Amino acid sequence: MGPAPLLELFPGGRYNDTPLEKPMNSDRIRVRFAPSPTGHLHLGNVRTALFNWLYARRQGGTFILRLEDTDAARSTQESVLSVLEDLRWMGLEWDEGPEAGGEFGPYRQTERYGLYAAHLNRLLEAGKAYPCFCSQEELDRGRAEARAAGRTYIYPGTCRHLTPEQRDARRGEGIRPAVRLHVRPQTVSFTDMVRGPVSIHSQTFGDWILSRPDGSPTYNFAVVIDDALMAVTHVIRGEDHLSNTPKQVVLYEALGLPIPRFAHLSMILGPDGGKLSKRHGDVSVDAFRARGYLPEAMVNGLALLGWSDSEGQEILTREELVQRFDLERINKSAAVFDEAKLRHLNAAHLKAYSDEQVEVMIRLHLVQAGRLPAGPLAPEVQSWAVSLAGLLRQRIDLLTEAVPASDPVFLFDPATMDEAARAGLAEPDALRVMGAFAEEAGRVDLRVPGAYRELVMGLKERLKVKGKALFHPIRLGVTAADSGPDLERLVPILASGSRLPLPVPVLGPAERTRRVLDFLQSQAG
RNA sequence: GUCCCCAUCGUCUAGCCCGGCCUAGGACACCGGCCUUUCACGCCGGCGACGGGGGUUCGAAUCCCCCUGGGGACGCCA
Repeated sequence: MGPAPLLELFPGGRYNDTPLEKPMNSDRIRVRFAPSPTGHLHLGNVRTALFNWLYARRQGGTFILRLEDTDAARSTQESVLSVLEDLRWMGLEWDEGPEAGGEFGPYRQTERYGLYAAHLNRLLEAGKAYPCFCSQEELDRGRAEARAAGRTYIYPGTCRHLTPEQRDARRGEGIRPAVRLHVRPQTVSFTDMVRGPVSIHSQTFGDWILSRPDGSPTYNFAVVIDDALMAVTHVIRGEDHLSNTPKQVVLYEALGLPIPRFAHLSMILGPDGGKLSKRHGDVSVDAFRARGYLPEAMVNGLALLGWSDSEGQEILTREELVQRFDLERINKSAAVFDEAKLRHLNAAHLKAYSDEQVEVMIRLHLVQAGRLPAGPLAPEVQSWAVSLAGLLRQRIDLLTEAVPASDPVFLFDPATMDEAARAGLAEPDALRVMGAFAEEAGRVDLRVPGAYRELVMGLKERLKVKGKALFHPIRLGVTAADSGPDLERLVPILASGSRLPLPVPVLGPAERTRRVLDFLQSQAG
């Protein structure tokens, strides 16, 4: 007996044009990402989303977003929004789904209950599923016994062959039944695109539950109905679903629906070798964004977790990834997430941007640190911020690091000099150099390109001091620190900054050097 | 416990399907050097792996089996 015509199942007419047996565009692939909106997306989830997205883009297919929000207790609208936001931030735009629409909707499971009910009835009528009146207590007892005997619990089939009269009698007692799929003993096989052939005996799961007494579908049931009705051609998901797959395959068969191809991605592990989770710190996408990671670095890093380019290239843009992505090059073994590598990728992607673009990216962090004014910047401040960004960009891996990296510009206090700096000040020509520098710097406009260099060369001539003996005291005077950014870049920024109205006043090079000298004097005195 | 999956440097991986080109390649991290007035960047170099045991073969990281280890799943959760 073939599947019932869809027309009968969906009297609303809404899905009538969804030919399941012969999906339109049968040559175009359709993949989906189906998170349950119970919080922020974490690394494992997004990696799955990313692989689906990459595959769709690579193959010119469709990327569907579907929300598995049937867990009323944990699903919140707030979570839905954060999931959508996280995906968008990562640049994983979906072609069909919430806020995008599509002809295979609705895209939230809670809005699809009618569909599940329709197919459930179909199975019931065909005798492929049956109501089960067993009580929770009964089942629990069975499970406990099985465990004690060291076996996997399998539903014994108590309600499988109840007569219609017996069923009516149970219903008469007010018992609402769950519905189970009638699974015949068989070896279930399918070919996983990353793992190859997988076989498992149906006796390891038995007559599993399709729907609860309250009529709500179980996960495995809803997933199959959704994937089938949405004409999903490739199910790319985490390996934790591998053992669900045989159950689903059996259901597709009972339903007479085409079975999609499966690709199970191996797990992402934490440093301790366990499945990556909150135990390993905040691994939500959101947290990485807050820590200053670029979305393209996340995309790059996640892609490298389980996939590799055939030419061995590791720094890859989103476009390059789309161009090169291939399900066949997915690694079967689990991967430990390594944040150090992600940092490296982040720094690499950061380098590809212009100073202007980097300024936009670090602005927020500098504003939050109170170092730049909020709101639109005056043109002079804006262009100053761009040169600041140019100075910082080579020195940071993460956007948030722009703040500490800008300490040499915004913070200055001779009193906090460390031992190395103090030792430097004790060097023979140090005071003489600083004194001369402070004096000259006060007379010259150091904002002018090359002015600083010229000044230093002049000092070299006049004081007959060169090399480290010359440069080191100047650095100590200008930064009150032993090391820091290149002075030829830093000095003009300090000089300009000192004339700008900034929330944290920036001191000019001359003033700074004078303060160091004053400080030394006060110490001596 | 049962079932399923996996197994190359500390980590991510290439190679494995189609055995010899592998005295196992790359990247991150780490260490050292160079560059540089300092730090960082960059460049160069170093350290460092085929889990164990049996087969098959002239030859095995690559094929087969066992063991061990790790992970996942065993729900009227998703």
